[in-house]
Amino acid sequence: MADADAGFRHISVQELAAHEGQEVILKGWLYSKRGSKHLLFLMLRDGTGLVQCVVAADSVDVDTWRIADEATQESALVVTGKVIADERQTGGVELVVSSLKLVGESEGYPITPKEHGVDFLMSHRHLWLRSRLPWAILRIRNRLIVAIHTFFQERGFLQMDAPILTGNAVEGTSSLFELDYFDEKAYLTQSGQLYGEAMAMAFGRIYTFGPTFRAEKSKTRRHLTEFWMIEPEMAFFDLDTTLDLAEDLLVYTIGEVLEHCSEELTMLERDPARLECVRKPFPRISYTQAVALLRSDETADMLAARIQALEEENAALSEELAVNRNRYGQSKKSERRRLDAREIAIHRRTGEIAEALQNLPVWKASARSFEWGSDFGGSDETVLTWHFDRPVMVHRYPAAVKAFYMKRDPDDARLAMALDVLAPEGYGEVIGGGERATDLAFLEEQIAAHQLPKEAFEWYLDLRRFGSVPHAGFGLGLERMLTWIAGIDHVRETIPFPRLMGRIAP
RNA sequence: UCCUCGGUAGCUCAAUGGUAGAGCAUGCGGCUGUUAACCGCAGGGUUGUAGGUUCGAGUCCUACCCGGGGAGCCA
Repeated sequence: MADADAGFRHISVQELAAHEGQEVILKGWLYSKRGSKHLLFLMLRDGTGLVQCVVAADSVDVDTWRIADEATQESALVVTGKVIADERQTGGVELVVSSLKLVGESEGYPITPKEHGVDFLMSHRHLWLRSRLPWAILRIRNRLIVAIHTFFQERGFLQMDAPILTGNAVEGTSSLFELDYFDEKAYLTQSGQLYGEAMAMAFGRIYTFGPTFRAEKSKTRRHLTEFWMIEPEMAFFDLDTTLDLAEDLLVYTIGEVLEHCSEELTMLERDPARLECVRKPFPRISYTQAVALLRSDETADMLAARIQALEEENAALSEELAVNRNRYGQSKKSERRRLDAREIAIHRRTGEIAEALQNLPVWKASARSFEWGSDFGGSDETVLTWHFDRPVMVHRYPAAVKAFYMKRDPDDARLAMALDVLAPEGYGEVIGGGERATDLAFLEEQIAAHQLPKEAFEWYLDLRRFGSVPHAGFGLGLERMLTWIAGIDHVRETIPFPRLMGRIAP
């Protein structure tokens, strides 16, 4: 590609270290600026990374100095300069600028390097994407997607695209987005699974990777109305081989993230040790065992200890706050700023603690009195995961809480051969699936029992009429998994433009 | 749908029912190695909306609007 700005091409920040000692061209945006009267430090952002560009008044022409001096946050710049090693910089190099060119002005950029609230950031998501944390998270997302495809492709799985528009409501219309399809009702897909089963009978092993829509009015840190799901479906797989696959998938993809995204994890202050312990074997417990664990003294003691630890932390923070306020009056300005920042941090943490202290006793009571037969609530899953340092796989759920197409446990007709994988640290369900029913008569009964329109499932029942085989699969929520990997507290930051209840823009 | 917390300067937050403030951002001035740079000065407000109580409301009451996260449901 010809470059109008110079006789040689521009390179990316990522490539800088390989060009040490050379004159190069960078193109990007001004992330932040510091400096004094005759020396400016421009942090340049180009999408691949950040680098400090040093502009000295006595070694550049007047125009370049003026551009550097007047450049505002997010101005687009072409920077020419020499790459030099500087161990104080995060990338190990900085650029000594020889000339600057302004490509695009930027007046009054709303997102400052300081703190912002959630609502403000969400309303400016189109610009927020340029900031460091979204950068780190979405780069991990990309790595995770590549790793998932690689994992399945290397194991002989065929990627398939399930339809996004569907005609039949599988699991109740309340959670489906309805739309008009040439005067017929249609819905946005909730799952590609039934189509995946058809493809598995044609290709053996397949996986879908596509968007999924849920119209549930859920305003929590775990819910999006539009999210991406990976759904493998395998002919001749049973519950155990499917658990093996889920385990291998998580171990492989997290290994890839650890190998390729250490810089991103560091930016997110995510301790890699939390991910390094995701190794085989994952604990596998039955639903019945999980219920016993929830109701156990062990769980009650663990939760009591958590409550006590939070109360102690709360007391310590209150004390620190009082001490800081006493010191405030006699402090210098710089010290006051530090105290202000600390006070905000303490406020935030005490808010979190207050919320946890409100929730934990409720969760404790809920776990203690959990009745066999009901499905786990969000809090029950969270409590279960606190017992393990890696994902825990729960299998054989009461059939009543699972979908109609689940195979029954041959040893206990009350149970479905279902599986859930719960991520550690309270992140909860990232995978849900199981072995599918293979018997035509059983499925017909189930469809009737669930009061589903049989006509709509005739094509699905054909899969049992013509060479029905044992098969299984599961759904992996990409954003939930990424929330866990990144160690962040809300799923909305794991997708470029999150769709949430009450928020459809930008 | 229910529960709960919140809405004060462009942003993040203070303010016993009694003169609406700070930091950042912005503008101006100072500073040749800064890492959220620092130092000084300045401008910036219909306290979400509509009522009510009161000598007096950001603060108390009622309704509504908007947002946070929790329940239900789920990945």
